[in-house]
Amino acid sequence: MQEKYFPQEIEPRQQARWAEAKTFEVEADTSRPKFYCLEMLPYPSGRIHMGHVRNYSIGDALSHFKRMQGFNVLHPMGWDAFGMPAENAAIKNNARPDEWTIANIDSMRVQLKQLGFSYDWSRDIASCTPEYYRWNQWFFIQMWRQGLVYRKNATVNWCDACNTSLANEQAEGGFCWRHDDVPVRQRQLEQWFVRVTNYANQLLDDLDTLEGGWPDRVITMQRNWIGRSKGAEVDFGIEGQADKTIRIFTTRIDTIYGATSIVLSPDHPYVEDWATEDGVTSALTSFVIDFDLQRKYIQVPDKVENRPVVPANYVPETQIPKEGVFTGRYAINPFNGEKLPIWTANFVLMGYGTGAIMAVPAHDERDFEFSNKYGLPIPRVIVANDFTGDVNAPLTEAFTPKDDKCTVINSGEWSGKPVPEAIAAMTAHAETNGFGTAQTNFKIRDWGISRQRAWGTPIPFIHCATCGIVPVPEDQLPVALPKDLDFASKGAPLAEHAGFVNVACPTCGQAARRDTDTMDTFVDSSWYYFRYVDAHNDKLPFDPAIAAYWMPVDQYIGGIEHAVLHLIYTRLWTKITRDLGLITFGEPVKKLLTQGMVTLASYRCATHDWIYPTEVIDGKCKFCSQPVTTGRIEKMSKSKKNTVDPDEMIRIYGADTVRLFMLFAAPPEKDLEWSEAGAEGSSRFLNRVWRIVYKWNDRIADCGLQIADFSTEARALRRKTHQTIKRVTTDIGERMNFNTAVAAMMELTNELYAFDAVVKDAATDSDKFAVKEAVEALVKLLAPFTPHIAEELWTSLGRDEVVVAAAWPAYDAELAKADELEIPVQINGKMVAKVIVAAEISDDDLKAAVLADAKVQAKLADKQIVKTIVVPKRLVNLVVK
RNA sequence: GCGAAAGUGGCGGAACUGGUAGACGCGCUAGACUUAGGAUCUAGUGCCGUAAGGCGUGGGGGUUCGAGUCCCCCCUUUCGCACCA
Repeated sequence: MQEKYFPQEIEPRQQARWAEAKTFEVEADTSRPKFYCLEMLPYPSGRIHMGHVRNYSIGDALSHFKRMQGFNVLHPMGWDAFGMPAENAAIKNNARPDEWTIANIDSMRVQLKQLGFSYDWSRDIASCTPEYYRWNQWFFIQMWRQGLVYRKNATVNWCDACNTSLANEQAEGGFCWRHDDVPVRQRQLEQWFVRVTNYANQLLDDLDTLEGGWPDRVITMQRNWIGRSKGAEVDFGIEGQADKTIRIFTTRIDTIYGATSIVLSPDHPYVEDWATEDGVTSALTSFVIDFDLQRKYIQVPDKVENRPVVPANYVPETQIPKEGVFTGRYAINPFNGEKLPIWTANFVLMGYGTGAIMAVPAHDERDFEFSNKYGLPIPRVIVANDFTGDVNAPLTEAFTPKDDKCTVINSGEWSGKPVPEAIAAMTAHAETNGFGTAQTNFKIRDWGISRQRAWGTPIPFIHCATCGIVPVPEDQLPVALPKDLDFASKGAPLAEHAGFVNVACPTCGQAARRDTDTMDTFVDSSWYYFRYVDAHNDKLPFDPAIAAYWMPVDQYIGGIEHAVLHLIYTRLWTKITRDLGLITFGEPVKKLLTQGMVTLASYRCATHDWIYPTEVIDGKCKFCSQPVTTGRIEKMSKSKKNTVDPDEMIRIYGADTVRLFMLFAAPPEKDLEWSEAGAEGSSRFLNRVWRIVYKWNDRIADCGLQIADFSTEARALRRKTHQTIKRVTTDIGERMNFNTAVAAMMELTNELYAFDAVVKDAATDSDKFAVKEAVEALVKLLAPFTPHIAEELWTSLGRDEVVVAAAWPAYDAELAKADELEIPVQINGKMVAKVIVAAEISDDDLKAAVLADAKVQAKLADKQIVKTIVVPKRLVNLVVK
């Protein structure tokens, strides 16, 4: 063992040792308990960033811990390798996206290996390889056979920056998920869809089973995104048109007697018909035309240097003032025969429910606002109970019933019924009389997965004039991407590649065309964790028997940004895979950890814009000595010039230090601010561990006997050792609080130094034993966090095997127990003294010891004890007057 | 606007079931060893105060023998959702 800790020399050597011994390569083994630890796979952008390092340091610590506890641990890594940046690079640098991507993967793999993560690299997968994406195609065809994918002409979200359509999840809030400054616009396109709505109920209901294992935040976001609402559809007659009805959707059929108008979406087919009927001069017609114009105006961004930008006067759709116009027609309320004006208004969405609503201004804020603006009939209260105003007087605001205990009034034969009962009875009434039906609606839509891009999985279908849409026969999979696509072309490169497009129909043999869309890249990440369990299978995406052993994932770790995107798709894909008969469970992930961001303080100089924290000296810019704006904490990003390169940190401090700091500086789910001084602290700790082991190494080498006669200090050290094992075990295993686990190991190290200072050169055999026990435990406890130094120290302690495969230390509860306790004494809840007593003291003896204490006696001088509260072994509180 | 989470030293953060607030680390102060040290070791470090003592977990109230922790009101920050009938 050398005197100085030199991570740059140790780390590559230990990494080579693990690789040679295939320490982290695993096989399914039903005789052993398994643990599947999964971290979100990276997009191969070219460089690992600190966010990755944090994500993978957490997963790696947990994997090591479980492995040392005896689990058969599957810990894989791969590459989410299809997507836009590769195509952009291809266009810009005239490169090939496959070469660009593979080169990036190769350099990022080197970076991950330098960090020493315990991946089973034999299972490395990249989604852009035909060996992987052929199974996307296979799944797609199976799903088509089950009726789970279909084609339709639909209004889809379109991003002008990506030049492709997007799924609803990728266009949340009206902006592209990749370009938060690019509003999506709507286009009509023929597209492939996955029938998510078939699974909407399951996706929602199964969230209950995830509670406890998944963060509440994620569960809530998914619930809101799926957005189930139960209600009824009701047909309103149209005056003078006996053959037509208007179907509305409502969740509050109990308020139907309060309806004062019917409002249709401007996109509703009736509105279009009536607008045409009425002719160009009518108010309705011009409203509809204006509505279309307005929509086009708001949603088509300007372009600057070919990049779309938001116009300064852009108004998000949700903030447009409510506007409407009377259509000149009247509807008939089927419950009471009442005549209601039919309006059309910009706030009614054609895409949700039936595109038509009944307006109940008395009980709906939005309806109230709209009715008030246009002087529609005076609202009437029809749900009451906790309503305190006069039910006959005009309302000044909508009254939203607080709970289901309210009663319906002013509603004919239904009056007097509690709301839930009224809803059931009135829905049934509508059903029996043929003018309505119970209906559940969801916000979640079918997943549009066609992309008009070339760097993705080709959709394995052929369009034949005679046979229609024909799947590519499975023995001809994969449908491979051509290598010679022209990415510089303005259109879709796949559609322009004659060799790819022109094909004989598999059914009739006539000339036909391949589908030229590719799949959304979220398909790749929807099932990659299944592929890891059997990464080289060329008969199926995976062997069901092997998946039955490894799956589901025990712990998944990744960023919160995937709460409704990736994490809904994986749940959906698992349910589909189950229904295809490959597996028997419906949820892929038992426990989910959403780790916080890595942030860094940003500084801004008036002349030099964003500057790195290291370029700030005493609050002034290094280049011009002007004072900088106070640092804000922001997510690391290149544009803010506040990134930290992991490679550089590894070069300076070593991988172990970087990993340790990532785990020590904050609990995993919170944001973590990178700090160079903090990293130095972690480095200092590892140096301290190294030095104390070095100092005792020779002395404890030949110490094998357990000695009975321990000094007070040696007993204290042993106690600390066993307490630390206990704490680290629960901190990792039960709480996933790596930061406090590290703190505990630091305390043990401090205790070793204190012991060393007392014993100096005069160590007895029992002292050596206590130190050996402490050092061996410390090295093992360190292994999940800083495996390289742990290995090196383990070897120096005379061990041949790798420490990362050694058994996790056990603690002795007896030895961990304190033999003396310091008990705080309170008088009326205020701390006045501390007494030191034997650990096994009885409550009565403790009380006596407290009363005998001089300080306590002084405080009690002229007071009377009214009550004594003894919390066994923790505290005594005397209530006096 | 609606919903959720969080506010603890100069800083990152501990305090797990209502029971010694500030573990551990950074920073800072003093000392030791050193030719020197941005190395290392030792001691100190919530605030006010020479001290005794007092005050302290965003602010205000409450429950309790006892509140960072539970309840109510307010403030601030962050994050989701924002016409879903």
